[in-house]
Amino acid sequence: MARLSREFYSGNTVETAQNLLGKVLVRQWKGRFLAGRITETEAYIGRCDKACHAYHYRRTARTETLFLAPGHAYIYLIYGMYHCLNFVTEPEGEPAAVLVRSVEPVAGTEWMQQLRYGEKPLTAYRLKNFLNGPGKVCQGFSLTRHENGLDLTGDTLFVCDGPEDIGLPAPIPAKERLCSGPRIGVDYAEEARDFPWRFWLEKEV
DNA sequence: AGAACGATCGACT
DNA sequence: GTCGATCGTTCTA
Repeated sequence: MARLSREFYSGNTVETAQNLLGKVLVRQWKGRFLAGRITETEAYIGRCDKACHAYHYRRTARTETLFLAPGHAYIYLIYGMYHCLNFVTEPEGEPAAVLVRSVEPVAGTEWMQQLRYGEKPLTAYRLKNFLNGPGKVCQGFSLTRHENGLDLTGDTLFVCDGPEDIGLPAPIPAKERLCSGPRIGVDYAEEARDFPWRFWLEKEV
């Protein structure tokens, strides 16, 4: 199964965050594929970024994952009830990662809906807000800190170029524009709050 | 041991 | 737009 290699994750984090847009996140779960197209990301770089958990190479039990080789999953609990999925980037020892903020469903949609909403009815509001947030992505893909440290070159969680790579029809290409702006929820991070390290795809009119 | 806080979400006004 | 939920992580002592 074609998937992005460790080299893909090993370079500059800001570039990798942009390169991940449009790629497909795949999770093998209970013998099924859950998949979604990545549409929003953020870059975090320990070397120079006060918003990064591993700012200035800070090592704690939690940030150990960020010091792994590129191409591992960094998943942590936030606000006591949600999780955030990141991909470790840069050469090993440079703590940095790309946060996955939003995806569009590609495969396993009904299972992801079950994981998100259980038996609650699918309203228009819920469909519109299905996987458009980091906590929602983790809920829909059944990712918790139990999956922290997973190797993205393995079989259970990985990223590929497109739906074709998991045996699905190629999508009809849509006109989309790459946008960037400040990251969400990092107002405490002094000068780093303004870094334009959030990237997303926007449909062209 | 205790306190403060957070890379969020959904309910509600 | 506001606000509470909820608990692991981190820091202070």
